[in-house]
Order: sequence, then structure tokens, then C-alpha cells
Amino acid sequence: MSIPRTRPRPAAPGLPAAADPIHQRIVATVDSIPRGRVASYGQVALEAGLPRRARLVGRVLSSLPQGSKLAWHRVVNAAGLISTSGAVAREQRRRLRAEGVPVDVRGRVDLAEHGWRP
DNA sequence: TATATGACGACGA
DNA sequence: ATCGTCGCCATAT
Repeated sequence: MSIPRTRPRPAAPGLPAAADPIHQRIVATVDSIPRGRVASYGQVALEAGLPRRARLVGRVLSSLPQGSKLAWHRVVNAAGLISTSGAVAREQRRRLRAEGVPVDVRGRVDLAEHGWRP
């Protein structure tokens, strides 16, 4: 029997990424981070049932549509540092401070103090 | 098909 | 604390 030489394809080529169930779990997890707390990319991945997929979380957040209501600003890297840059980083810092999360001059949040502990 | 590149992270020196 | 290395994996080139 010859095996079809077709590789598995991403479920629906052409459908919006938001339709992907993996993507949805990540979004749902970020949505569960309480106001005033922050989580790391790796932590979000873990909570979403996707261990070691931190980069995927970053990729999903970086491709959110403009005007998304998701609290993407509550996600920082494992060191507590804002991982975005430029105008996005300034917006993230602004939003965090606006909800009572201190961000130091280097763009760092104290995870021991404001980290999300589900 | 091969390499490079990230909104990352764990680890060892 | 800082740095390099490696693992990770979807996209881009």
C-alpha cells in the first residue's frame, strides 16, 4: 500500500486564525487574567493546556485585530519585562499603570507582587 | 526545500 | 544579575 505523500495541513487554510480552537483557548486564558494582575507567556500557555508553547501565545497576541477587547497588556515575559516594543510597549505600560500595576523605568513588573496566581 | 525570525523560556557558566 | 545556548514551532523569505 502506498502511503499518500500528503502532509497534514493546518485545519482550514484560509479561515481566520481566530477560528482555530488552539487560538481560542489562548484567548480564553488571557481573558481570565484578573484586572490588576499579570501573567507570563509561558504561564498562559500552560494554563491553556499548551505547555512549552509560550511563543505561540506571543504570536497569537501579536496578531490580534485592532480594537480587540482582550486584555493583552496583562501578559509579559517570564522576567516580568514588557516584551513588546515601540508604541505598543508604551500603550502596554500605560494600560498596566492605569489599572494599578506598577511598571518600573525598565518596563518591568514585579511578578512576586502582581503575578497572576490561578 | 532550507534558513531566518520572533510580543518566549529553561538552564548552565 | 547577565550572557550564551538550546528547545520550541508557525511564518516569512
